[in-house]
Amino acid sequence: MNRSRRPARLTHHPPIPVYYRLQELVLKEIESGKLQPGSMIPTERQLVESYGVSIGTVKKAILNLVHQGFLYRIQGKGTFVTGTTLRRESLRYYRLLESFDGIESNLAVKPLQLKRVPGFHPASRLLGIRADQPLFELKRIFLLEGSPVVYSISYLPQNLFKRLDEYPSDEFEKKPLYAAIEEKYGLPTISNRELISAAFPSREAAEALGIPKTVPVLYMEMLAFTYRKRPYEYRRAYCLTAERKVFREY
Amino acid sequence: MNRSRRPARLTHHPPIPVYYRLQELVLKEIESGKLQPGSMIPTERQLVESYGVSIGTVKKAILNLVHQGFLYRIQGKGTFVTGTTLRRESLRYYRLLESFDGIESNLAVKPLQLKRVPGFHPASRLLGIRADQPLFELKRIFLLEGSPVVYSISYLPQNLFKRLDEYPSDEFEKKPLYAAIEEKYGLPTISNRELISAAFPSREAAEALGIPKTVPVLYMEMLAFTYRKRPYEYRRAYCLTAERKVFREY
DNA sequence: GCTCATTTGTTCGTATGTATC
DNA sequence: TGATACATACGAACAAATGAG
Repeated sequence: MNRSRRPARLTHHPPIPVYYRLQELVLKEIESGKLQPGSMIPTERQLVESYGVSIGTVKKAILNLVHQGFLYRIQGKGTFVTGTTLRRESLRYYRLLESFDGIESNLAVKPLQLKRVPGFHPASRLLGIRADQPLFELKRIFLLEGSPVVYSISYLPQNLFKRLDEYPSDEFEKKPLYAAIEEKYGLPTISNRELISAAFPSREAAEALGIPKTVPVLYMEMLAFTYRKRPYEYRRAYCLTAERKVFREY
Repeated sequence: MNRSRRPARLTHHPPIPVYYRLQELVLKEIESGKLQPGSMIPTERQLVESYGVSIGTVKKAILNLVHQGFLYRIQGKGTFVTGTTLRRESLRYYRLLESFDGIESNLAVKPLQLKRVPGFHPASRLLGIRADQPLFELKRIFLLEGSPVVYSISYLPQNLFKRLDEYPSDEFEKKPLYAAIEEKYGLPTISNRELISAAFPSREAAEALGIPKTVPVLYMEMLAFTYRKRPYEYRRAYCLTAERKVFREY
């Protein structure tokens, strides 16, 4: 009677479909970090045997997660956990164009300073942490053909990003922040929100951008989310839009 | 099963899967307007019989179009063509919030003027029409609690929107432009692009918004697309962001 | 360059459940 | 209640891509 020895069996319990329960189960493995971005998940056959469901049901569960962007499949190889990279285009913060049919410019990043700061309003509340929890503050400049176009200040919860300040700072130049965070902490960026306004730059921003305080800039507040809409970064950025404008696509 | 006798409709022609061909076929019916937004498409059974494919293949084709947002299904009723409305949240141009956790404000629309104008650069090129084709120009003001916050100028190709100027102008107050266009011309909005910058308002915009020319505003250029990424509207808008900021979500 | 085991992709079809009107 | 339409679950058979040997 190997029936008693069978692992977590997905029995037929009407209201919630079997494929949906399997789907959520795999999703939890991803979110909890047991399945890291880029790693391969069990094959269809293995899932069929582990959970005692049919191949069709396994396919449906997996394909749903593929459609939702959590997994991708390669015929002949297997099924893998999606990292942020596959959604990159829609998640890039600064996409600068001269016009709709102009070409997109590549920005260079220069980290200025990374330090620990106390929590403050509204960052702590937006990040969903207590106001007495400390934060990392990361200041950066984004350069377009050598001249500064974006000045950005990011706040990250210290409890999520332990020892972030021991991270070699030139790594922040080589890759986007979200890529570094995904690699080091296994937190892919799933979605983000922005509040955009036109304003004059703060003194600090004007200095960093090398412009007078009388030039209007885009002031962008941003919140980045990982799995389950958990916020992990709050950012404030000042963007110079004299030559190129910020491009957004839906 | 008896595989020697094939009902030759969508025959087995390897490189392109059958479900994909069926999917494209239905999509073309939608795009050409033969299937209007909101109308019901043939049932699974009818598709099975019309095209001589299995129910599983039909399901796959239809579900793909559902995932892509072109169709929606109601169990027991049928499968229907999606209008713009179902994607509304992500396609709303002006979403104004005080802060990330503030509540979204509702804007009132006031049409100012609708007239025919000659084509011009860059509108004609962006709309994919010849420069000598005339355009409709629609100027509107968006009000927040009675005071103007957005001044917007839209350009629409006259060949796509015949007799738009005979449309009762108070209809533009009752519903968003895209809703009126979908209803009258059967063109749902599928995606859009924006270029955002910070600037001082033009004289015209400053007057319409009732602000001095020294107040920075968001200058937003927008292109709206219908099926197959066909552009149908080019818009320029000036948005006052003193109190509330433009909200974007990805 | 070829073969083979593995893995996903496609197509077929049946049976039954559930929602709608 | 019955007829209709979509949803779930099952699974077989074969095709196509991958990577190792």
